[in-house]
This record gives sequence, C-alpha cells and structure tokens, in this order.
Amino acid sequence: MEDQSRMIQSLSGVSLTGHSVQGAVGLPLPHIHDCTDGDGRNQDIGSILHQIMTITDQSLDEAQAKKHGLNCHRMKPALFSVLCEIKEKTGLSIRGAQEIESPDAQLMRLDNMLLAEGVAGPEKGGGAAVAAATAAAAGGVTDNSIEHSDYRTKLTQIRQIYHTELEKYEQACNEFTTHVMNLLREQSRTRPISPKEIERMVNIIHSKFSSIQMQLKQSTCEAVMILRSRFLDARRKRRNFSKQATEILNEYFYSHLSNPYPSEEAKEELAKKCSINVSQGVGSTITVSQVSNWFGNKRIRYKKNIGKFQEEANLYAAKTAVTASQAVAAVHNSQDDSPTTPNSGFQMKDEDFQLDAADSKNSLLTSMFSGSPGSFNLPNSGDMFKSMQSVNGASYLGAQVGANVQSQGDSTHHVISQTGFSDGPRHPLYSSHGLNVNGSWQDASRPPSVTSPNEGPASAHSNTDTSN
DNA sequence: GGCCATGATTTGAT
DNA sequence: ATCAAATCATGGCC
Repeated sequence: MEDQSRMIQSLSGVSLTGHSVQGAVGLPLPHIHDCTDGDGRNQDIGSILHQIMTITDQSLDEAQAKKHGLNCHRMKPALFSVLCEIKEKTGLSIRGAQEIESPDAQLMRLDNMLLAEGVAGPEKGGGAAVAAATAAAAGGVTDNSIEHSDYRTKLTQIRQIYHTELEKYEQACNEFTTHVMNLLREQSRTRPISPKEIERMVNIIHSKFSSIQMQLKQSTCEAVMILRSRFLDARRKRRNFSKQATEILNEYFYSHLSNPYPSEEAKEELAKKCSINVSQGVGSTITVSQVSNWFGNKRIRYKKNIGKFQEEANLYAAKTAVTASQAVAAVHNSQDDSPTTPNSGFQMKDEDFQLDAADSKNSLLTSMFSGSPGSFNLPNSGDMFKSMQSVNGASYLGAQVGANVQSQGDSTHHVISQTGFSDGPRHPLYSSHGLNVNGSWQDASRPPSVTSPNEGPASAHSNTDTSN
C-alpha cells in the first residue's frame, strides 16, 4: 500500500515533470477541464489513478469496462511510459544486486576441455588432440598417439550426439525466446513492459538455456572421460606382441647380450621395426616405452633364469649370425650397390646386421670356447653348456654358424676397422660378456644413454637418419 | 580352472 | 630419467 501511494505521489508530482511524460503531456488535452493550468492536469491524472487503484475492488465486468475506458484514455501512453520507467528503476535496483555477471569460468573450462578432447571444434585433428590429451593423461606415456578405431568411433558418436543436442537446445532456446518475446509484446499493451525488460527476460531465458547447455557439456565431458578411462583400461590389458615383433626384439637382445640396453634411438628403431607390419594388418604398433618394458622384463627374466633362455639364446645367436653372414657377404660381393638384403626386409640395416653379427659371433664364440653364450661366471654355467650341446640344432649350429664365423672373420674386422671399432673396455671378439658375478651386466654399470659401448658408430642406431 | 608366459605397473635406488 | 626388482593382470595353452 505504501508503494502505491508512493507511486501516486511520484506520478502526480515528480514524474510528470520528467521527459518521458513531456511529449504526452505536451499534446493538446481537450478533455481537460476549463482550467488549463497544472492543477487541472493533476486532477485529471489523479482521477485516472484512482480508477486504476480501485479497479481491483470492482467486479469483473465493471473492471473490464473501466479497463477499456482507461485503455482508450488519451493519457494512457504517458502514464504507461511513466509506469514503465518506475518499474524499470525498481526492477533494476532489486535485480541489479543479484545479477553479478561473472564470466562463466566453468563454462569456459568445459568448452576448452571439449575442444581439447576433439568433441568441440573442427572435425579433423580431433583425433590427434584426443590422442595427445589421452597420452598426457596416461601419466607420462607420451610417446605414442592413440591409434584405436573403437576409441575414435565412440568419440565420433559422442561428438555427434553432442552437436545434435546442442543444436536442439539452441533451437529450443530461440523458439522459446521468440515465444516469450511475442507474449511480452502482446502483454505490453496491457501492462507496463519496457523493451529493457524484454531484453532482460531474453537474457534470463538464455542463461537458463546455457545452464542446460552446461549440463550437456558436462555430461559430454564425463562421457569422454569414461570412454578414455575404459580405453586406458583396455590398453592396460596385455596383448601379446606379434611373433615378428618378439623376434626382432629377441634378435636385438641376444645380439647385444653383453649390454642389452638399447639407446633411445635404438628403441625407436626397434619400435618402428616392430610396428612395420601393422600397415599390412599384422600385429599392432609397439611404442618406445613398450620396447623399454620389454627389455626391462627380458633382462630381469633372462638374468633370473639363464638356463631357461639358453635355447632361445642359441637360436637367435645362430639366426643373427646367419643373417649377418648373408648381409656381410652381400656387402662383400658388391661393396656399395648391394642389390638385396636377404632375410632382413629392412634395407637400411646392413650395417646394423654387420655389427650385430660381430656381437652375436661373440656370443657364439664365447659359448664355444667357454661354455655358452653369456656364461657370465654364473654358477649354473655348466648346465648351460650342457643345454647348449643338447640343443637340437647343435651340430647345425656348430657347422653352419662356425663356418659363418670363420668366413666372416675378416669381414668382421673389416666392419670394425671401418667403423673405428677397435678397442674398448673389452676385447671385441673373444671377451666373455654379459652378466658378472654381481648379476649385473658387465658393460652396464650405467647403461649408455646414446649407444651401447660395444656398438660402433655405424651401429643400428646411427644409420637410421642418414639412410632416409 | 590351473598354470605358465608375458606385457604393464609400481616401487625404490641411483 | 632410467634402471632392477617385485608384483599385477591378462592371454593362451593344457
């Protein structure tokens, strides 16, 4: 009631002097009583206000009739404008304190995340972004992008749903806004609604819808998170390496038995080699850290039970020696333009195999002269020797590999001299290498960070860049 | 289902 | 950061 009286006061007094009323008041007012001064006007307005104030006390029919009368009243526009102004002022003072427009940090975070996840933003490149993000989230496993079709498919699905829903929300928002605006415009004929108020209402609608959008974004993020965690779980699930990959890794391991610590470059090389068949649909990619894992496991398991790995060691030593002999022979036959690299499939690996051959010969020679590859002064070396002799292909090994070794004698030196590999911590050919009494690898007091000490500069890892 | 092989992870040392 | 060692967890064979 107090408000009403204040309103009346302001209407009859202050506001009428305001600019908003001026235009209306400035119009000719034929209905006004004879007295043309302000007093008469005040009386007129006062009576209108009285009608307005009492309209609620009357019956519906009466009220309707009076309303119609008021609507047609020539003072209506002026009054309406004043009421709008008052409403605007009071409304702003009430709401102004509440509506602290904070730049929505959370929404921005969500947007950024969706962008990073590849859900929002451009279609292509999303996969890479996801891969990077996922790799980073995997806790340091950053060496490989996630190549997983399932993951991508699911992500695309999420992306589609997200965009569809977003579009729906936007459409609904626009429709609703239009609807409300129309309603308000309609109502503005009968009650004081200023354009500002409409604008504010629109903002409210938008903010409501944006909160819905935020929910959508949030749940999309959650979906991506779940997908990612599932995928990472799947990654944790062990999948055996392909036979070729294991062979490649074993070849390297046994041919570098004296120091099975591949350098970073070597690991990369091995990872590349092991993944080479993926393009043909064989196996799966192997990352550098997987190579590291493999070597870590291999070293520890080999060391724990050398006897068990003896057969394998002999096998690979023989294999590498044969490969090497072929490679060396090829090099011998045609120094520079070697036509093929038999048995390797990796053309640029000639030098690699040469040195590997040298190394594997070390293993074989060691085994021949002192018991077995990597007898390493370990207590069970005798057993190893026996196992070495009991290997099925022992005679084969003895004959063929021995022949290879002999035939390669000079070529090895050739390679060694070529690569400048002549002296080092141990004799290049006949040293017994591998594990020492402590059970640690002889040459591995601190594994080299770049290349193994028993590898020449022309080893597997120095030739990768130049050959491309 | 048990068992072994094996890739991955964790922990602690350097 | 990288390693050894221990451990976990799964794949695959029987």
